Amino acid sequence: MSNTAKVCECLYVHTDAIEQVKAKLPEDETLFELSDLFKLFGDATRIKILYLLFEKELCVCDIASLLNMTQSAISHQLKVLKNSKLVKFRREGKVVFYRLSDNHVKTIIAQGMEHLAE
Amino acid sequence: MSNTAKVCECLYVHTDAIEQVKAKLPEDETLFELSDLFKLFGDATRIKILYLLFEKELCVCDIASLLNMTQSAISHQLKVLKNSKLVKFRREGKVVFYRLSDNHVKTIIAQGMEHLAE
DNA sequence: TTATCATATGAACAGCTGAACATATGAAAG
DNA sequence: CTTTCATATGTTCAGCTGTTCATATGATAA
Repeated sequence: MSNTAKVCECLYVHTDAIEQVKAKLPEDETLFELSDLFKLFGDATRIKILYLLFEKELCVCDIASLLNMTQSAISHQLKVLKNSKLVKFRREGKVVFYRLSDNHVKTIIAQGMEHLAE
Repeated sequence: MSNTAKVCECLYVHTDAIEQVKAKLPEDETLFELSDLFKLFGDATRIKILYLLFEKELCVCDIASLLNMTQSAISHQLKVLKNSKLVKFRREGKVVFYRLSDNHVKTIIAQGMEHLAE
């Protein structure tokens, strides 16, 4: 159907089987959303922040001091996590407390940990 | 214990609670391994490759033609996935067939998809 | 009001990443 | 042997990412 010209002659090309595989591939937009989601977990700082929030809500300064990092660096990362709906926040005077949005975060990280444990 | 000097005075800092949070944070090495794992899923091309392999083993050329990408690009990515033990391969003459190493890949991606579906 | 504290934000920059291109390797066929 | 086909690899480079630094915002206290 597509570029039949300069394509190899592997077993599966141009067979019905390959069409099946193709059909099961989600739409590009979905796959980009998916990779964007995993990209969020693909940074050690963000993973650490999320891990800390497993236990309880924390303010920016707490996180920064726990991770021995700049307040600015943490704030920037929290913005990313906030924009991606992975964390929510609550203002109390000068202090802003962050918490996990839902349990999916825990589940996804747990799944990753399980993979490592083999 | 650590830098008590220039730290904010948020609720949780310097309490027992914060020590608990700290204690539950895995070791740095583990967290780096974890973020490295998720980094693999943080690219649309790699996600697509893995998704294709859900169905059956495929040769490099098949993948390249299915994704409309260069053989070189796919080969480079397969190398990454191979080094990370996410895929295995089998040689048959000139052709090299790749397949998923185990079911964790499926599970992790499925978990991500579930998160999107909300 | 002004000062201070916690957080957010903008700019800059180094380091990483993924694709393109050219080329090399390795196996089978002639 | 040589040729051809499938795959691998090295190099280059543009684009992205995460941190730092400086500064701004926003809330409370004096």
